[in-house]
Amino acid sequence: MAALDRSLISRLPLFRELTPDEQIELLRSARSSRYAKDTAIFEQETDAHSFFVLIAGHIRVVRTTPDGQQVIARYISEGEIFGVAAALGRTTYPASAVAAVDCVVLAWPNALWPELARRFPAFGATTYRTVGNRLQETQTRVMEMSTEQVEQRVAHALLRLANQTGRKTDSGIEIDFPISRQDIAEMTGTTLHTVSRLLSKWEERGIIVSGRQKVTVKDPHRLVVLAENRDKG
Amino acid sequence: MAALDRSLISRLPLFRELTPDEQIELLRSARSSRYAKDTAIFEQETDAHSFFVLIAGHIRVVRTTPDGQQVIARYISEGEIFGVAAALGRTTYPASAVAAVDCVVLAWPNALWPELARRFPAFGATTYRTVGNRLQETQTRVMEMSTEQVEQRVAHALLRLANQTGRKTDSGIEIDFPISRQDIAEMTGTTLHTVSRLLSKWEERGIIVSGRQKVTVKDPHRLVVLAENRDKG
DNA sequence: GGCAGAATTTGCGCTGGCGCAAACTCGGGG
DNA sequence: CCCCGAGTTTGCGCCAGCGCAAATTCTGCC
Repeated sequence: MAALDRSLISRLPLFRELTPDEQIELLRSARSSRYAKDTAIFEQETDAHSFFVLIAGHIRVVRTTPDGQQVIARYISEGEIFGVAAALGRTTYPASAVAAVDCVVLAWPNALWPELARRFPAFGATTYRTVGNRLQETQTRVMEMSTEQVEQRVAHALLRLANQTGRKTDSGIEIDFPISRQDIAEMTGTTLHTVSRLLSKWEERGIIVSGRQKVTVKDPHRLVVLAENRDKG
Repeated sequence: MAALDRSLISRLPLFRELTPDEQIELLRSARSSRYAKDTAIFEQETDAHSFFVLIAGHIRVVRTTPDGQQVIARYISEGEIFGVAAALGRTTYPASAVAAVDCVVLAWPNALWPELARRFPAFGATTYRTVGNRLQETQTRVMEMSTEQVEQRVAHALLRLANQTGRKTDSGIEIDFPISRQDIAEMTGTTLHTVSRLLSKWEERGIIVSGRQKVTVKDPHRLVVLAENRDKG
């Protein structure tokens, strides 16, 4: 197998604090894979063998309840590390990771984590910082689900997606991977019907444009107002 | 100031992997404080100066929304580390910590974290594992809030409290700190009224006994059934 | 180019749980 | 021992949003 090229990771914040030589060394123990759209990188409850960095694409992290309902824990964007649960002491993955589009992924065996974290402290520190951020984001989500109405939650979710993965087009900020009403419902704890009704209403008002598996935010400002207003519009 | 005694921490899992000498050294940089019931150990959004270990008591971690609503992020029990956000790269506390009863707490300046984590790897590793667990717990909570009815959520919350902080008495498992209907509502994303109605119903059925700021679980098994059943009772 | 299946939209009725309000109870401080 | 205030209970009306169902519109594949 040919060695992986340093250019794969040198532009990513996660590796930026490493020297070129360190980057090369880190890559030596990595394996690169492609995943077609809608295939799983790993499955909930299975043995955690590796942790990953997303090189290209978008990944949906999904938790499934015992009775089969799904909840989207988060989306992973290019450059992010994921599947690190085992680095934090778990032996199985707490969720599944599914390619939202065709993806390229680097994988390291979990067994290497302690050694890598020791040898590349900046890499370990960045990872722990990421985990800390995710904990806070998740708690924010709990707060939103406790205190906000569905309309506000969906507005918040769209704004977050637009900020994190939005691509500026001439007609607004487009979420740059396919996302269905059902997906948005699973992110916000509601039903696809309610999401559909909300998006229709917002489209009438010119706040967004949406199509099949596609949403473009035209007027983020008004969406912010919706997200923050405590009373109805 | 007198040196802190090793017996304070030697029984705690967090420090168990350290040698007696290491424990003593770790304590050298710690400061011990008492907090009266209902006083804050730290406040949301303030500069994170320290991280903490709870030696005695119970602590409520609370996040407040911009418009003043409160959500209880979690309860901290004896022996747990808390206020570690800064160790994960944050500069301010993302939540407030309030003593649910009179508490004794050890505090370390955050500036020491990198050094301590390096010098006592087992201590660092345990902490990161704790953070990982909390991330997973929080995601589980998101899942519950997305897919379960209020009754199930409250049942789950009580079971968790009973397991984590329950004290066996002759009449059942008693949650061993004062907890109001309002508190339970803030843990489960509902109102104190609904919690009160549920507890009354459960008390009629002999599943629990409750009083002012007190809940005793008499029949955990039936509570599990309520927590898991997808249809109404 | 047409078709099958997936995604979306929309109508309608119902209900879980909230908001409001009032009464009640308990426990601690004076 | 009594009083005050915090905590709790309970009734009542209402409505946001769900469940169900059916129609409609894409879109990728054959």
